[in-house]
Amino acid sequence: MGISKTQIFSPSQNRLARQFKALAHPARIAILQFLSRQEGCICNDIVEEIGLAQPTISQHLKELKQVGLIQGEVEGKKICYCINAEVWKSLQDEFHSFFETGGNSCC
Amino acid sequence: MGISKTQIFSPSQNRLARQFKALAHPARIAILQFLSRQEGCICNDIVEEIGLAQPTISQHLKELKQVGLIQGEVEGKKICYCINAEVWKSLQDEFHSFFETGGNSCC
DNA sequence: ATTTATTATCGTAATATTGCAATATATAAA
DNA sequence: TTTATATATTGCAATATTACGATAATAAAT
Repeated sequence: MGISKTQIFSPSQNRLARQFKALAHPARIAILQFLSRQEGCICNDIVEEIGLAQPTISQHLKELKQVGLIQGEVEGKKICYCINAEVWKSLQDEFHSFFETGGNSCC
Repeated sequence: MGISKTQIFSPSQNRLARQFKALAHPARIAILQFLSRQEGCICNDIVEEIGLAQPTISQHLKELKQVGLIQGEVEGKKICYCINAEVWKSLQDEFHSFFETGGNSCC
């Protein structure tokens, strides 16, 4: 992102930005939509569905994990990635309140 | 962002990601919140409120303009930046439907 | 124990973002 | 017309992101 002067913003502003950033890539949108459709959750299914190299997908999964939107469960040598419904809901709530609170303007 | 293979994703996925990205920086969150509070809309007010250099703010305003979230109206030698309520609402709707449609998972 | 399959990590190239100083542009005021 | 003020643009340094090949790590199967 280049350096970002996080210290001059409120924790809430930084948190919101971080959450939006987690969704700011089409691959991560696609991954979440795929998991939501429940057509598969195994890492390899995701790799095949999205069409990016396995290490790239692994990196995107890591970013989604870092904001808590998904979690991985080991199933033998495979890993099932699942959406964390509570985090999903809490993002939805935070985004909703951001949009509800704002949007007014002068002209 | 580094190169992004936009061509392998759907227009809707790319659009969603682009919209999320517009909000993926605390300065842009702060700008939108400031405009929403209607304490000021003049570019210089924003610069003073946020506490980043004028060229930096100008750049962030440009990004918000590019997704249509704000628009600038010339007032003499000043410029009043206003939130575009329709675009605001349409983002809200798109995000809402993204979260409503998704969030299910296997485990 | 070796092989195979699955996922993660490392290293790196290409590109994008962030931030600012310097400068250009534009408009109003003197 | 000159000056002052407000905003945009340019150029650049520092850092982050995206993508992938190579490789490591893990666990099942042989």
